[in-house]
Amino acid sequence: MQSSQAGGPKKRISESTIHRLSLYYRALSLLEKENYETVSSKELAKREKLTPAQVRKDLSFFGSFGTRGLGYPVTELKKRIATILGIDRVWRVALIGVGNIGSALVSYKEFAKQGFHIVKLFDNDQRKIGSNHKGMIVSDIANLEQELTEARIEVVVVAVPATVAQYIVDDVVRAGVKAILNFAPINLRVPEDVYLRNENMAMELEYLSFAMVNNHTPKRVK
Amino acid sequence: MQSSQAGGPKKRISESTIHRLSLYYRALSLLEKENYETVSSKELAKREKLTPAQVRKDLSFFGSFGTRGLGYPVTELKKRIATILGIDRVWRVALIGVGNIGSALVSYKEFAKQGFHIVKLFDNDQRKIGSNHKGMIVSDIANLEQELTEARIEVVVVAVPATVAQYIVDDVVRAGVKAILNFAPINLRVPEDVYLRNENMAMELEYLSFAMVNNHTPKRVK
DNA sequence: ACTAACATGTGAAATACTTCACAAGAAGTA
DNA sequence: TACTTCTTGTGAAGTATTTCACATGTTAGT
Ligand SMILES: NC(=O)c1ccc[n+]([C@@H]2O[C@H](COP(=O)([O-])OP(=O)(O)OC[C@H]3O[C@@H](n4cnc5c(N)ncnc54)[C@H](O)[C@@H]3O)[C@@H](O)[C@H]2O)c1
Ligand SMILES: NC(=O)c1ccc[n+]([C@@H]2O[C@H](COP(=O)([O-])OP(=O)(O)OC[C@H]3O[C@@H](n4cnc5c(N)ncnc54)[C@H](O)[C@@H]3O)[C@@H](O)[C@H]2O)c1
Repeated sequence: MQSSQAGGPKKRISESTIHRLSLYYRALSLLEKENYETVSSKELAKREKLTPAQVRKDLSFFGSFGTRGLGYPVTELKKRIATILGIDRVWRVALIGVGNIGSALVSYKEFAKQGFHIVKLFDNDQRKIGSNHKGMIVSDIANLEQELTEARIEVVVVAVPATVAQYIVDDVVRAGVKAILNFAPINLRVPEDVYLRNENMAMELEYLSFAMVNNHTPKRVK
Repeated sequence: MQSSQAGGPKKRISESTIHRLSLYYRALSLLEKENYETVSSKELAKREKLTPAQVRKDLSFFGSFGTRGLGYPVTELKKRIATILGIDRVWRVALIGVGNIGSALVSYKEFAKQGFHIVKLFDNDQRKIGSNHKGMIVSDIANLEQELTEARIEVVVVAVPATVAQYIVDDVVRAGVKAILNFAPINLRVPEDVYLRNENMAMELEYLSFAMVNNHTPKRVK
């Protein structure tokens, strides 16, 4: 019995909760492989270094999926979370910038497994345009807006140098794309209705550095 | 006048604050290039989509670096943050797994600019061992523990398949390394005194997907 | 020297998020 | 059926984080 309504849950869901859903999803995928039929919030928590209460609270925002005394049905819960996260469908993704990181992403099979299908590649380098990457031909960035629209792209991954990222994103926005994952270390401006996430590796390294220098006590739950 | 003591600040600093320091650092680097001498919390906030109060509060945990009526001295503050984050020095980094993502990271110059010098590469693929990547010879993972110690490695980046990541990390921990950045989509077990951060790209994509499906209202500060 | 405009640094208030703690349901046993 | 054990789902309590709001200090203009 799902207590959330069609069109999304009633109350604002925190970003942390959404991120943890990703963790639960991953854990459930593993549990499924290990032939677990059910799993308790305790076990799920242990596997992702969280507290059982946190797990139950997170899930409770979206409905009640478990059985008292027994736990959650693994396969069923995994499906539910996939639906909540919107990864029970295919998202058409375009990757812009087929360089070092871009090429790595194209070869990454996990994305497709989660429904993110890279179906278009763009670059401005004449040597790369027209070349074949994993069965895809690299398109010229010159026709970006039109090609994004024609290919019905829903998600764009930006893997170009920071200096040109904003111009490209402006085009992407003009093409009506509402979701962007950005790898360039720069804060991009997008309209209110466009979702933008940044993948900032320096940030994580700097956290490690800070922690070592300051003997930081991380919040180790459980 | 720094109100924090040697050995780290008095009160626990939140992870979010540390992450925002990374943002401030990046913004200040840009401001420096644009020849700004000082910057207000307002301007800094605008550039990183935060609130001025947040900026001031974050900085105030570490001291008072600004001048009323004027703002913060750009170059000076940048240096201070570098010291706080521990990136005013060189960190000796080893990269394990010279595959798609690993190769991309080796070529990434930004890391070195922030003090993270990749000085060792490891793999278990005979075709890769001994080969040259950006002037470095790929070492055999077989001697991992010993070589990490000999090379005085302080940070390890894990870019191997998820299936082998735990074994490798166990070795890394045995070698006395206290900081690990992991790209494998798996929850690694490390002792309490080892700092571990995960780079989880699926999580960000899944957030985008969730947001689109649920019309999520992100916390857009300011 | 006075005034107006700015902008920091910080307690206190407001929000947001996490954890507690327990009523209540389910399953197994006898 | 009665009893024990397990575990969910959730208000309420407890923490943590963010934002407010203002006293205090600085600069610049006249
Ligand atoms: N390499 C990494 O490990 C890494 C890690 C984190 C972030 N990043 C960021 O990701 C981005 C790409 O990094 P990279 O190492 O892959 O660089 P890269 O130079 O290897 O790749 C950039 C690609 O973008 C293309 N490009 C440049 N200008 C373009 C334009 N105007 N239109 C279309 N394509 C254009 C280039 O031809 C190239 O193929 C950078 O912003 C970098 O800071 C890289
Ligand atoms: N490619 C991506 O864009 C991407 C994105 C996010 C996360 N990841 C994760 O990063 C990791 C690496 O991904 P990839 O795409 O680079 O894979 P890859 O197969 O290209 O590279 C893996 C490398 O690890 C080496 N390796 C395998 N077993 C090893 C062992 N026991 N000891 C030492 N080296 C070993 C392989 O020889 C190879 O060079 C994976 O866990 C993947 O899930 C990759």
